Amino acid sequence: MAEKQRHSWVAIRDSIREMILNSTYGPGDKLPRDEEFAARFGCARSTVHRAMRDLAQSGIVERRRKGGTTVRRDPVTRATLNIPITRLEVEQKGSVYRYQLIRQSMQPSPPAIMANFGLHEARPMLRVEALHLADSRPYIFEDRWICVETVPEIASVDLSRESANEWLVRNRPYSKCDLRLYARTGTSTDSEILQSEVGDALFVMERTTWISDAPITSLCAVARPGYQLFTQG
Amino acid sequence: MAEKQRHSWVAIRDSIREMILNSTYGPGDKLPRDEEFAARFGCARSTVHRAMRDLAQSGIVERRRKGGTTVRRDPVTRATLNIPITRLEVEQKGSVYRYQLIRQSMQPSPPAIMANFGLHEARPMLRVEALHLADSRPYIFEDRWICVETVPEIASVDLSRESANEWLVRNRPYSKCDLRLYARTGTSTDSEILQSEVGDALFVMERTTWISDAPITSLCAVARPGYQLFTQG
DNA sequence: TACATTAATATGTAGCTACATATTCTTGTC
DNA sequence: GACAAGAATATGTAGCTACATATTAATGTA
Repeated sequence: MAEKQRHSWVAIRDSIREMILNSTYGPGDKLPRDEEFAARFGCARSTVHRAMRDLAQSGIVERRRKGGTTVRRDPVTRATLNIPITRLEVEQKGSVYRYQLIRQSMQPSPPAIMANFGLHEARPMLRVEALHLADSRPYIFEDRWICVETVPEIASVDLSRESANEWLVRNRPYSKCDLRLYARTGTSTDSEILQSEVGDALFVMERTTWISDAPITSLCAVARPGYQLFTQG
Repeated sequence: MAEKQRHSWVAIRDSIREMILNSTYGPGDKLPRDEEFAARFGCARSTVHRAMRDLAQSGIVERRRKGGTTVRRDPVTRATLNIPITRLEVEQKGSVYRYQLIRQSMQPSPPAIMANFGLHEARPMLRVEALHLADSRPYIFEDRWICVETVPEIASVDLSRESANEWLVRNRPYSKCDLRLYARTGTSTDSEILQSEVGDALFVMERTTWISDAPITSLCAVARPGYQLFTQG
């Protein structure tokens, strides 16, 4: 049945996904080669490839050279989080953003930060504690460690004017980013800085970034009570 | 200088990103056309296109047909969260998984759920409250609403044996997924179900899925104290 | 049998052409 | 000047070929 239309990679992707969903190919099964699919659908291999890449990225299948394509045994839900610069997040909500440097000092990386980076030896780092405010009320407190070997320029940045968050995002790309999210009970220290109550449930985001294996920054951001993180925009 | 090598799309992408980072092109600036870049790099337009798609996806640039490519004014950090089936998450930690159906009933969708789906009228839904356990200790409690119009087969599934989580992931693809994460202070109800203390900080994940505008399920999952969500795997 | 070398193979990438599609810009008409 | 119709243009997609790369399978030798 030489069909003429419907050769878009989106359609092909949906067809293949449909087959996986109705158990034509079950979890762990090996899918036909791209070429085989191309022949079946009457399209080019590149189109199948495009579809497959999308399926692989969304976590439905796994691809390995020579190994072929297999249906993932453990389907995952993949969600993309958009983490904007805090200033923009605040401004987008119509609030006035303000930033306040609390403390900054040079310190060798403590074990917890070394663990985040996967380092075996301590390195000199710049520790920056700062507060982001929305309408003069505390919004997010961040405790950040910056590797001065990877980012020497940070020494010449006036962090009382510009937040490390913003400077790094604007000036340092990263090739890898690890994220950890959890809830924590607020301590008295938190309540002082965030003007929250002791015992409040606080949302914590830990973020560590590298540029091709070289550590850039690792930070722990604690949000004020009521903070929510969304997917999309 | 007709360079021969270095035409991989990754290299092209890095070159362009580098230019954006060293302010050759600043935030809001329009980049040259793909073809122009291709001529400059001495590669094919398709290679530039590939590089650009990657930059667009990672949130560095924005592309619009005819409008061209512009450097995003507000760089974002994009992180992909892998949310596995709860059973697999538990088993991967080496714990024994158990699942317990607490309650299930047909109810019209309440306002909060309608809001999640963006519905204007109530629809008949199956509400399922269930508990996931790790080593016989509460792990995640989920309060789930399933749209029976979109997923009629759910009526014939024995939800005391198989979790709705697992059945849906395995049987119902979704085309859109909204996610909301936040921290909440544990109530007495939570402490009963999760065996936590009243006042504990609890991590909450709200997830809503659709298949091309048709609502599938919306759920609120509350994790036991100490739970963490990671990127990657 | 053990192990290194080689062949086979499925996916990945680079390059090309041609056409599709969505905007923006231009032009024409009132 | 306002607005609609049409031309121009940058990105998006489909198809093709050729080659690269990773990994498994086969083969040969001690």
